Amino acid sequence: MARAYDVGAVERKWQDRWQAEGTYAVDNDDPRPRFYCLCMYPYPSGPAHQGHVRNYTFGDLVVRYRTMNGYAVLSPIGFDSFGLPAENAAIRTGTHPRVFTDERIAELKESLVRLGAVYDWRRELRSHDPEYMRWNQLIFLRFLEAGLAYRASAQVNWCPGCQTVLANEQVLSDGRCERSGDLVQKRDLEQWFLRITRYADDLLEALDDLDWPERVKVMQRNWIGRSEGAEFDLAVQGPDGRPTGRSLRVFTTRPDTSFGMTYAVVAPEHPMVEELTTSEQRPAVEALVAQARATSEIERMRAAEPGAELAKRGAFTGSYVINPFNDQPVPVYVADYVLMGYGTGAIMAVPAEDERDFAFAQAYDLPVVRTVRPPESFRGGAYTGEGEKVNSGFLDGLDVPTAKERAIEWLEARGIGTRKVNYRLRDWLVSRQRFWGCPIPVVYCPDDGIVGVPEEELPVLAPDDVEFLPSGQSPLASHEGFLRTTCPKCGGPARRETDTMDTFVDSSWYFLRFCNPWWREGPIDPEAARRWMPVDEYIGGVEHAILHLLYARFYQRALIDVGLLPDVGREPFRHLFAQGMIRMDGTKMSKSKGNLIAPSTYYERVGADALRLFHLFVGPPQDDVDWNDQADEIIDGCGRFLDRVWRSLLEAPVPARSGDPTKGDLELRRVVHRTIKAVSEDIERWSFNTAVAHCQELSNALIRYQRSEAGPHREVFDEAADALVLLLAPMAPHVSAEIWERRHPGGPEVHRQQWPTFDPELVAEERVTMVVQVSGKVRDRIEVSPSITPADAEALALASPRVRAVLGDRAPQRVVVRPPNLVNVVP
RNA sequence: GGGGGCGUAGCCCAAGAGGUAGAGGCAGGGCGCUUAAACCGCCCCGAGUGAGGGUUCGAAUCCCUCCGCCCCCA
Repeated sequence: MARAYDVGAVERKWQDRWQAEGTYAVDNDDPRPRFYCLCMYPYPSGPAHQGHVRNYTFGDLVVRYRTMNGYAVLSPIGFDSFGLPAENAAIRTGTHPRVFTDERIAELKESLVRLGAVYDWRRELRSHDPEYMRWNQLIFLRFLEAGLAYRASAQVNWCPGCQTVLANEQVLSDGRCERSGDLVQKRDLEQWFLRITRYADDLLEALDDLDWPERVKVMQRNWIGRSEGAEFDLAVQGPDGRPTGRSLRVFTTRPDTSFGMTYAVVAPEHPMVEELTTSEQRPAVEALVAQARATSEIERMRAAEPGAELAKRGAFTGSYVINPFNDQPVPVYVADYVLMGYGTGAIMAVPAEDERDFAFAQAYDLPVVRTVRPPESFRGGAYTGEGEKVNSGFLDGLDVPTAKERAIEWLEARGIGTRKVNYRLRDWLVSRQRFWGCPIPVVYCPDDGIVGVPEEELPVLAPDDVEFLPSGQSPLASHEGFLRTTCPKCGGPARRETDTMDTFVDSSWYFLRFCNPWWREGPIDPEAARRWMPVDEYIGGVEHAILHLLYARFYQRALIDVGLLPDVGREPFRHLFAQGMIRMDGTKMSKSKGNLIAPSTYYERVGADALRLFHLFVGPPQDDVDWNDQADEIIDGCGRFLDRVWRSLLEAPVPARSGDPTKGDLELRRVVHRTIKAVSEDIERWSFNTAVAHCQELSNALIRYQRSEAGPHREVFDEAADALVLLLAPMAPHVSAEIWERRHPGGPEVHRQQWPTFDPELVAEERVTMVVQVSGKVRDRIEVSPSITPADAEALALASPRVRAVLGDRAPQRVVVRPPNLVNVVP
């Protein structure tokens, strides 16, 4: 594409200058008011992709805009540089993950610089930097001391291909590993956990006051999944029909339905399975337990869908328990739709009011007793709605919420049970059986047990002389030199922990380290944190709506509570912006799908400014972008727009008319000031697409003005030209900087200018079109003053010949007057 | 199945708080420039807002039902 200027040269020139002059480096003692703008810690997978470009274009716009508005803007960046791809590459090619990772970082950095995104590069962080690891590990040790980190046996998702534990979200809905595609298995392993559940209520309640997109807050609420109910004991009945003295504790969110319990269910992993199972039932129960072990949790949950095949998913134990509400015995089943990790791992089953229970009852021919009267029109199995209680003894006639309360009070009064709040959220499993991660800094001593590595010995670093084998097993587990150590307490021989931390740990506090990445006394400089936190604008993909953002919120709280962070507020991110995805042919654009369109293509073709403008212009930032066949043409269009700006401001002949301004001059000035107002407001409310459109409108007006009969007035033209360049400066920084420099040689560059302000008098319209409707149909348009009174507007409307013609001899029954825009006459 | 979001010209999108459906762009067409083409410039062409109903003087906007697509949770 032929261009009006040498795009490559101009962009390189300014990128070099911003880099060399450290234009966007900001010191902690900067006297200007603070503003912390952060894009999510990127995983360095090589050169930036369009998702990155979109993210960093938005971030860079905010940084430059806030800077021009007089703020000291903290704009740091770093790299989430631990993770599986580097290790997989090591297995494939023998390259050390560090070498591989540093190469990918160099590529990503290069393409961010090429985009024109500006950062305080002095603050750059990398997860795999030993200095960052030191503090990462120290935080872990403090959490360990505080009981926030603990080790426990857990049934985990195990990917046989990756030879590691997966988090639930890394398991696809078909029970396969999101990375390798292998079928995920379940295993019992000793694992490290962080006690995020301690903060479940805090994390949930604080969402209400957070200035975040509602959809993200909804996702977090659902993820935490608070439910109120009751926990109570069911007495186990012996074979002789008498109580054995043992009891089964169940959790339910619907204690009001207790009279409808027709059976009970324990999870296959429940510790009482053994003692509940009678000898005749043993083979069936054991088969079921074995089957459940081989099935992923995800699949087990899917089996709870209505209509799913449940016939082979349960087994009768042979035992009975007594329903305390009506003293009736009900059979106890083992079924895999009950999960050990939720509630008590045992439930009372009420098929009439629970869909999963109903489906199971159908399959096993168990009775159904309604305790809520469904509406007349209700056709179906389980009824989960509101209604009058029936068949429920002392609860009969009550509504559901009241009955729920009474049932809990009844249980508590008899000491059988208690009110219980339950969460879907589980503790955060942070162990990973991988090499390329931050080692968990503990040793195992035969005498002293789990002992934290002394702080002065941190960081614990993985050895370099390791071999990466296709087995996928972490090389740490077989590295004698790493494994063998001495106990810090007794000095005896001890074994090092070989698990490394989930990479979500690294990204849970990096924004705090950015405040002062040079700080040597601890992970976080308290003064710097007070200075910069919270992050004012956090920008990233909606795909991190749940985990990363929840973990970061947890870390902020936990760090405050263990004293590593002063109380700078328990929420790390004041405002969150979740950008939409880039999709192609209806699917997400991603490396794994092989449908990436490399930004470098566009850097060469039209330049970074045009590509940035495209991302800003193509649609609302929070919406998904459909990268269809037209994307290239729109990007070219963005380049053409910048060309027009260049030509009109630098190349068009400008005769120096001066003296009194004409009507046309005033008209242009009105457009200029209206545009300044509009663009400023658009940026404030994240409406970048309309901000670009408004700039184009100004440019069009300016070009028409230049070509007008009277020709441009020197000062009027300059005002318009400068305004246009200033408004474009955060969006298309290179060309704006170049045009500004050429128009103002020797002066400070455009990004050091003040953001333009508008004159309210020029923004006000002098004439507006008033629409006159009859019964809502437009019948006339009249030019009026914006300050027209209602009475005048009405009189003018009723005097309109067209209105009179439509009205005929009908008298207006009602006249709705909304000056100065509209009058509606209703006959 | 539950929750959230989105459907406006051929396409991407505007219409901050119910009040003239069109700001901007892409594509298309015509003219000019040119030996010719590209580039560039000027001009033109455009939907009645997914469907149906409701509230209202007035609905793209609020409410209900349905259809389609996307996201989250099952």
